[in-house]
Amino acid sequence: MIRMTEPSKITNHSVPDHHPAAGGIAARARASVGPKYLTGLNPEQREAVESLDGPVLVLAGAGTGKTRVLTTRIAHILSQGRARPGEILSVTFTNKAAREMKHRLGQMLGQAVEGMPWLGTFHSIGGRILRTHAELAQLKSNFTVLDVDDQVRLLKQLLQAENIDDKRWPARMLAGLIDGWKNRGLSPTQVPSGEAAMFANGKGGKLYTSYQERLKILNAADFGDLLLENIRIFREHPDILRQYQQRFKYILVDEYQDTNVAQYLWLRLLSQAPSPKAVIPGRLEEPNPESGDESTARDSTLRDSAMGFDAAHRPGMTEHAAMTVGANAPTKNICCVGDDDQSIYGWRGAEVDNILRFEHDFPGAKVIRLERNYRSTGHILAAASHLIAHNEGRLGKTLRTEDEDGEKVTVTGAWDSEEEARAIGEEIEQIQRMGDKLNEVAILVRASYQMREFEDRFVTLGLPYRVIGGPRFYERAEIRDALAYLRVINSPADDLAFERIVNVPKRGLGDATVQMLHDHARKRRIPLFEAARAVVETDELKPKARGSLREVVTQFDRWRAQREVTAHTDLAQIVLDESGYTEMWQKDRSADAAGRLENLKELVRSMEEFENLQGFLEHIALVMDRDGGSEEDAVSLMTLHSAKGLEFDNVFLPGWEEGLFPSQRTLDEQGRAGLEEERRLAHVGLTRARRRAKLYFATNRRIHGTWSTTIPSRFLDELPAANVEITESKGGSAWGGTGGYGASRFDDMEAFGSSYTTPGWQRAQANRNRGQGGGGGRGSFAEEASSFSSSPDFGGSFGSRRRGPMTIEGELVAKSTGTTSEFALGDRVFHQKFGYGRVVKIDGNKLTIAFDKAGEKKVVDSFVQRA
DNA sequence: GCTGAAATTATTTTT
DNA sequence: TAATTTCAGC
Repeated sequence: MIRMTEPSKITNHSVPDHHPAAGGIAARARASVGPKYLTGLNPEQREAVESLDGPVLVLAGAGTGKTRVLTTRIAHILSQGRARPGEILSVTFTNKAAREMKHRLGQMLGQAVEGMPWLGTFHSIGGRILRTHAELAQLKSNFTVLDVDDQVRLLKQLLQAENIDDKRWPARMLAGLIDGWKNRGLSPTQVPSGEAAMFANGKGGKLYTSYQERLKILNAADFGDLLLENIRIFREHPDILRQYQQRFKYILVDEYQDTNVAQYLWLRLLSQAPSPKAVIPGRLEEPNPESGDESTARDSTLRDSAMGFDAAHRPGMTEHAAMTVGANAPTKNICCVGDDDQSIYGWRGAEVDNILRFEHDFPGAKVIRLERNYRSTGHILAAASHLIAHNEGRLGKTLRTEDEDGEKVTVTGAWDSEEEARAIGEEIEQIQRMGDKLNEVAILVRASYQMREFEDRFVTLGLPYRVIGGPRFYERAEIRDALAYLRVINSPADDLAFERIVNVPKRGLGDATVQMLHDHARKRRIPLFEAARAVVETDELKPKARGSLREVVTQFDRWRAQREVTAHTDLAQIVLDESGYTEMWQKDRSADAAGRLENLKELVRSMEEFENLQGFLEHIALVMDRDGGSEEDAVSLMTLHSAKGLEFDNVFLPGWEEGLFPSQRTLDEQGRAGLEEERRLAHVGLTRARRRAKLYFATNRRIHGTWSTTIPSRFLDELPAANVEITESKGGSAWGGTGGYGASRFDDMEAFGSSYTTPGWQRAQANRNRGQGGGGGRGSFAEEASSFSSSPDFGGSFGSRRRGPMTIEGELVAKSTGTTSEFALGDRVFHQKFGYGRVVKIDGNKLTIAFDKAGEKKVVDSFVQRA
């Protein structure tokens, strides 16, 4: 912990000393010179940093220096003596973003920033506040944070108890509904009755209520509760709210466009000046004199009811509560940074509306636009801007750059997804030959199933890649199992954890036993663990199960005793070993078993950072994210969603086809709003690129196993012709040789509003007819494509204009070095990704291996080792 | 209680 | 298609 009692000491600014109270004047006086940290900011950034009073919205487009503004602003507040580190609330969405801010702040201030206790994610800060006041939410301060899986299992039990068919009404769906309600700040009593009735013939609301009750009994909270319970506590206990309002002199919010209603309410409560001024209950906002706009009516209703302004009529809610939250309390210094054009989490409850309505919600707000982009070249930026301009619901920004135009954005059509992957693979090799690092190459897909094709291709080529995103570290089964053991040790009442591991590894304690324990536990109102302890003393169980269960109980008792005398990391190791859990994975011969054991080690290692088991368990659910990737030079493969906030020199964007991108499902479910969100996703994708953005679409794609012909994405038609170059995929087979596309593709774009008249659609029609002749059964497109492209004649007549002699059939491309492989036919081998297999064919350094689990694959020999 | 075979169902996923 | 999940039979 650093002490920052003397703010001026921690800064580099050129004016020696100042009195905190004179900060405003001093700042103005210094404007021409300025502290060192301000130099290098452009005028808008600087304004965003220096506008300390009142609400500020910084609209920061992609690549405009958003994080820099946020961190510099904090440094500025500190150096001006406006607030001490503990008086600044700074919230992000991800741990990664929080870490990044801490890191950069540390650099700027020249030391570690443990002194910023309130810099963190919404959930970690909400969790922290909730632990402080846990008893007000009928919890103990050591409550468990449940993850989605625990949630669903709990709900499943509730559904069973209610005799609801969980086929017809899946627990997942209910979890989604409850999550949605919580995102909107709705407690069980506040859910609109219509919505509550939708699930299980009217039982939805009741289930939500009993779910909450169960959580309290289990001493657990889900992610939504971390904020929702905060809001409730703030509302019911104005004194507590006031305490926080007084503490937080400045509030900063990152990625404001991604906030949901609950987060908005939470921020709004905290951002009001701590005045106990009473207002008329029943109104969130005082009638706004100059705005009689109807558009806000709907939202006000939503917000009012979410806020609980009907609360005064309900039992248990004091009038006080309703009043302090109220309306026109002067707003404090809140600064929200975001970009409405990068709002891509609407489906998760994010309300773009929050950012669109900022000026309305925070009267007198200053809005600052950051439009100077320091990332991408002219063509890329123009393409992205033009595309996003098709959206209607936006605040409007025009990104500009002083960079050169650079290369045009390319659009390439491929016959099918396999060819798409092949073409991209080759372009990447080309980029590599030109000297670029693979670390500067990313492939961004709309849906994760698109990744497979690339992985297969890269494995064949021997091109190093890494998948970013996917299941998070703490979501992996082995980690959660291990955590469940520790949870049961830490709190014997954690039924969910107990249930998870009673029979992992297998101990012969199946459903019947667990069911029995449940009955027993419910009858006596005791936790499952205690029920188990009691049951082994009876002869209700068969001897075998009884013995196993007794062993489990004894083991846990022993571990709990050991806890007093053993370091928590050692204890964890002991538990994993003695329970047979480690052994279970050691015996497992599947490919990822080794990785799982490695993860378990990593888990134990990571416990060292915490003082004790309790502290570890409290933070693990909130803090633990994916392990930091290796430093190797490798292509990054990820979804568009997980690419937000990243940048690369070269960005490949495959799969720009109607149905896939924009996603049909989003269109069906969200209509125009969905389309706009998809378009924002496209915008995010394009703006990840610094030097090169390359778009692809395939004419044929296999969806759920069956081939279908697709048409190019409407987003392609929305790109400005001047900044885009149409190229042909190697082999040119996408067009079946009609060859008819070139510069004219976008010529008359403006003339046609409908996608049915675009060149893209017309071409697709032509292709479709052709495809039918080929007899479009299963797999036929791929076969057709490869048979075409393996014909030398074909290559000759439609050959690539951009590339040298046609290389056919990717597999053959790898020059057989002549050196014989060190492997022989029939060798048993191991591959990192595919596991164990047998060599069935050797072609130079390329091996064809029949994997036990993954089937037959072609692999470069250096990627496998003898088993 | 466990195992393999049939049935089911397919986005995106910050915490 | 393929991965997951449920179910019937041992």
